[in-house]
Amino acid sequence: MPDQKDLEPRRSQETDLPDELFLVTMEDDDQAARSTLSFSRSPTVLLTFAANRFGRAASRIYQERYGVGVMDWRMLVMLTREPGATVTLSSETIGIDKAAVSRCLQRLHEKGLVSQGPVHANGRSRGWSLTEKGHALHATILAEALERQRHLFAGFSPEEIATLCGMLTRFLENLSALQAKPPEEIKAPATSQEPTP
Amino acid sequence: MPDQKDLEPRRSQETDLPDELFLVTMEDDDQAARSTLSFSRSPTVLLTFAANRFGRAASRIYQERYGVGVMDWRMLVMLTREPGATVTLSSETIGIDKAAVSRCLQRLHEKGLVSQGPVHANGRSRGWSLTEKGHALHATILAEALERQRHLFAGFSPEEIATLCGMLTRFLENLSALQAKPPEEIKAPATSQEPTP
DNA sequence: TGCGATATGTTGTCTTGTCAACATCAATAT
DNA sequence: ATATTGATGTTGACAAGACAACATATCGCA
Repeated sequence: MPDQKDLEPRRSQETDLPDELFLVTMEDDDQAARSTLSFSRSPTVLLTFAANRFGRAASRIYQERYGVGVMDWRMLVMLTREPGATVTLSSETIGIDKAAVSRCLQRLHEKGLVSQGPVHANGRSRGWSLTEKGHALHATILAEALERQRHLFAGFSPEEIATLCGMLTRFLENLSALQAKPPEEIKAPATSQEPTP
Repeated sequence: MPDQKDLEPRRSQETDLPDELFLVTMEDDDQAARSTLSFSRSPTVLLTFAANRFGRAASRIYQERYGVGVMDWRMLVMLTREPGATVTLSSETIGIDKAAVSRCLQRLHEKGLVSQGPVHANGRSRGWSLTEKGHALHATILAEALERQRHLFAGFSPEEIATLCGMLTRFLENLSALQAKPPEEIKAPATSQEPTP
């Protein structure tokens, strides 16, 4: 669904956006006119803001109603999606430090929500899966999450949802591309750092 | 620009989105087929993921190059936009706890980036402004932020940017509406908890 | 005049995620 | 066969933000 983009021979001038799109100019109390990011026109500002508020609200709700945090919820989704996933796979997929994933799994294990499979061939990693209790909790929270989502996107058409997802996906691709370069031009041939788009 | 939405007598069926839009069904190792959130089609998942990765990358860059965190950067933008802002106004505007704002300002003050104005009429709050050093740092980081933003939205047209911002704004409005209700129907007459959309 | 209510900021404590260091097992090379 | 290397997970220390409790100054009202 994201359009194919030819990688190399694209004139960056052609599609680059003018900075003024994102800026506002304020009259300082002194004489100077200062420019800075517009809150309403900078996607990154809105993105950060929206994710912060959404995550905080979700965290509070899940915590007080089911005793799990957003991290736990993400792992429930992850393990529903990829039963038998390892710490590393989960960490890369949901984009959170493996230490946090490891601790999260221990927490969920103590609660009897996940079960660890046999040690993998490499002798170190092991797959994790949801227990029946875990599946039940997942289903419960999922219903609530969908209900919330329904309200949060009230007034959006399915086409708009698809457009939004497409844009966010493109944004993530650009982010991956940006992070792949700066360190030292190019090093890793094909680091599959992307989540699972 | 977001369309006026009449609050009460709207049939929720009419614009509600089908849950299937956001779901995937996985074949469990057992016999059961479990549904969960699709990573690629759930805007909230993508939103959280994008904001996490973007924020972390930005944090690392700002920290190592200029010795300030994302929180500090947000306050630099805030004070450029609203010179003389108080702790409470900043907290509400950027949607972060006032305690964090208070500590952030102390930090920036120690670094000589902000200066506190006279105590307000209420005897407790005081306006904060950027020093020349603060303005200089803001300008430096702004240039870098714009450069990053240019890469992150490579391939986006100005119309697409506007569409994205509009959707995120609508999402935030829905979020505010959702948080205004659930506690106990309606209690506070007009809590202006909204940032400044 | 004085007492309580309200607003605002600060401080304490907790949770959570990150970074860095470490431990452990298999595979590989010598 | 043994030592080295690489991959993976775990642990510890730290930073950041959230929430709640507290401090303090002004204002309203009796």
